[in-house]
Amino acid sequence: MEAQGRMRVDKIESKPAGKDGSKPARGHVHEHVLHYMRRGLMVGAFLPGQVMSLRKLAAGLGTSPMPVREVLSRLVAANALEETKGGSVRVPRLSPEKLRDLFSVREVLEGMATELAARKVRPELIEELGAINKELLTAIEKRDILNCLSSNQKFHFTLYEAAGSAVLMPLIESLWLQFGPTMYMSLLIPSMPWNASDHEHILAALGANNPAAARKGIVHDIRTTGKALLSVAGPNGLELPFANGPELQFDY
Amino acid sequence: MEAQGRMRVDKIESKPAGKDGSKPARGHVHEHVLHYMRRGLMVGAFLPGQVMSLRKLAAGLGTSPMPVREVLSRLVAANALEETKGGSVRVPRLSPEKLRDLFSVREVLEGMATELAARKVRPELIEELGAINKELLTAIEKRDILNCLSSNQKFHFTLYEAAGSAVLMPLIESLWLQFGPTMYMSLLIPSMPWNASDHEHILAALGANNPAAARKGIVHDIRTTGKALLSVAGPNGLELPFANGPELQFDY
DNA sequence: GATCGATATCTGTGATCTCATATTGTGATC
DNA sequence: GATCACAATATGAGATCACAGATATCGATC
Repeated sequence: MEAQGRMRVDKIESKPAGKDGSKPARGHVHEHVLHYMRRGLMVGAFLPGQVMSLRKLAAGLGTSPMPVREVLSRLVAANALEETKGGSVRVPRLSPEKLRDLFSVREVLEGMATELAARKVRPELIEELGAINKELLTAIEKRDILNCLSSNQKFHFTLYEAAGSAVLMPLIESLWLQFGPTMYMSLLIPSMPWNASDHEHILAALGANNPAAARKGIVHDIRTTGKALLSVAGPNGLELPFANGPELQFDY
Repeated sequence: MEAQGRMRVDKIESKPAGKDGSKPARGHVHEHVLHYMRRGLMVGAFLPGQVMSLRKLAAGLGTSPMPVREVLSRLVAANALEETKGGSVRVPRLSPEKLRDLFSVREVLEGMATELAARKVRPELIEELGAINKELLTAIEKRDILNCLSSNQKFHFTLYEAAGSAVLMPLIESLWLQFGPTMYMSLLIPSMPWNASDHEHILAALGANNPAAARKGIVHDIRTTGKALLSVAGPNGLELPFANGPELQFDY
């Protein structure tokens, strides 16, 4: 009865031969896909308005549509993606109102996380944040958009992580996933101001054991970013003349 | 529409049909399952610590495991469920710390939503909230736990909905899904104080066009509920002597 | 009688298949 | 030449299957 169940093995071996060829990892496929998608959203690989095809994504990642379905489902639940009437999912195009909403909530939530973190600050945290900020500064100097985003995110998230709230973190992550794609596009605009002065103030406040000041610093950082994003966002969300390519990218 | 959810026997034959006039509804199965699960979590059909079996749930709902997988996946993403080491999912058992966290964030988020709603309050909203509160009062008088929860939830969510923030709502819903099961269990405890005086204050504040007072009212309401929940929660989360039945319920 | 090991069952995961529908492309008609 | 209709295609949804790991069960041995 299990005689014909054998051909399945051959198919599995022939499948991943598409690219790297070494990823049979059982039970970790959807995890891989999830990381890919999250990073893709944060890093600008997916543009606002872009529709994600289940089969194309799966083919590009060298797996079946199934793990992709699960991941997309989760991202929709986290409001990082939205579903069209046809059931497809796409990267949301943020209206100015929603962008404003998003950043208002960011101020509150991340302000809270910062204050909590500041209350239980330890020297190691300040040290770590200082190192990350150094990376950010060099990335800014080099105009390295990818590392700017990456370092900035790392700074914020290590700070929030120090708050030690298992409730706060997922909510904040959800927010970041929502404005991630738009954030990336905004950095492509030359007029976008980039500096990390707020981060310095936050570090100083942490060192001075002043939670309120740390919160003020984060709120100011967020508000500044929000204003900059809004200034370049059109009525239908951020639109770049060269951002009309709906092609999926798989190499990043 | 729930007429066919009972016939566990007929569900096997339900594949080709759609003639029995119930719900073969294409593309809405997972939606149905989602509503079922959400309501189940809020209404106490699922107990903290209970593990959800994919196949059993699917069988109980008369569908294939597929839609259930998608729904569970989303609920895990919303932190309403957590996954065990084996990949199964279960209703989280909230530790006192997490419960405290949860309610701190509730105060901030729902306080914000309340203030926003109060700023753009219209007479219809006050009227609607008043009617809902009446339902709640009668439910309290009757000691009708189910309607207490339902009316209370309706009160809060119509209020927050009036804030008009597409960002805030999903976050608040996520929080409610997280403490929903624990909330239900807490109401089973006789010493649980139940009154809607805060709601009255909120209504008054809304009528007086006083957003700050409305926020104070909601925060007090949340804080009171949180304290009550914590007072009955053991070190391993809320534990009731009669709540050890891991049996799945499908009829509610 | 208790403990350890082998087996049988149950679990989620990933792949494949079918189908209804949405989308698109093409052609014919006005 | 534009528009509408029809067909070809593509897409997601749901069901089913096959596999691997975890769990529980039962038997044998000490």
